[in-house]
Amino acid sequence: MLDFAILGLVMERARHGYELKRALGELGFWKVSFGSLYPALRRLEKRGAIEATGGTGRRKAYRITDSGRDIFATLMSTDPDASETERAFQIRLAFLGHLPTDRRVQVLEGRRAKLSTHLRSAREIFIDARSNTENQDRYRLALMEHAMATTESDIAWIDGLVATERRVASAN
Amino acid sequence: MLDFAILGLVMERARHGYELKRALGELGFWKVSFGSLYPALRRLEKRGAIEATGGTGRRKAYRITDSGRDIFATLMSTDPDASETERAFQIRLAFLGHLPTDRRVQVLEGRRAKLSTHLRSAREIFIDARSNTENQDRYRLALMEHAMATTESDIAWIDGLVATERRVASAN
DNA sequence: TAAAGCATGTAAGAGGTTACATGATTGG
DNA sequence: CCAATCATGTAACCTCTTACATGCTTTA
Repeated sequence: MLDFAILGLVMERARHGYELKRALGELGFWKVSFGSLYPALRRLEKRGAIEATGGTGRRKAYRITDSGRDIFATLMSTDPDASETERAFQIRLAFLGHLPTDRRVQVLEGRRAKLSTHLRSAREIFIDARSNTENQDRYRLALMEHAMATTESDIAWIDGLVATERRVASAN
Repeated sequence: MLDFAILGLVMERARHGYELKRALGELGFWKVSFGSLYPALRRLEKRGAIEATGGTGRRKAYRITDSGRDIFATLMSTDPDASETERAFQIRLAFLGHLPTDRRVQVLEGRRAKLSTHLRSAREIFIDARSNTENQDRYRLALMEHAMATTESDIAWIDGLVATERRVASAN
């Protein structure tokens, strides 16, 4: 997960640890700690995915290697497993520009399908809960309703992204 | 976190592990695994927060103790630290009914304040990113915009909950 | 009587965090 | 020159998941 995000950022240009931390934070969904960042960098270096270039002064800037580019491409288009986190999709989306245009819609549609499935089961559980006298806690019902509304909004947003994608594709 | 959720469920009535797993899943935000659930139950038992009552057959139903009730109350009204997860708030909200009515609005307002702060900083980062030529990746901008829209919707939702809360309170 | 689902548990490990330690560089 | 921020790193630990092991109970 973290490795994936690091590779995505280092794809663009060489960066050092501290800078990566800031950049990850600015993507808005992750304030990674140094305690995971630096070990991750050494892990990636050992695997040959990135290599240190002499940075300015104390800084150790890392650049991506050809092998790293391969690893990144695989992570990017591997069909994410069932336990794919919210975050995993966000990372994919943040770096979607690195994927060939014809593959992008696939990633978006995959996410959409997952959200739809989730929404259906949430609706079932909600209807069950509402009709079950024991479960009629108003806070819990509100929580479920809000979760469903959020998921619906996420789906609509993805539909928008897909539409844009197709529009851009047909304009070329 | 898990301990907190378990206590909340066991507050209502005695439950055994398998049942807790199902109930947590039905709250909609957590599909906990047995590998964390059962150790958590033994941990809580050791601390004296819950105790096993002879369940049917193989089942080991746990009920809350007085000490467990104290621990739960503390967790419920302790001002959540900075790294409070989404999930921590969801748990608090799911069990908000266990909190005295006059404390409930505090929890909601606390969450609202956190979301507001987060939104402000997200907006700053977004404006920065948009004006920075290097960062104008359209997927990343879309991600940020959607995150902001979601946060705004969360805030509006909380406002609704607070309004309901005050209405209910003044009706008594 | 076999399959599906109920039920409890352990071991290994993934993937993070916090706290600590250290020191260079920059700005007021 | 002092404080803030930049910069890298380690050690201990926390929380949870996956995979495995075991066996009961219900139902077709």
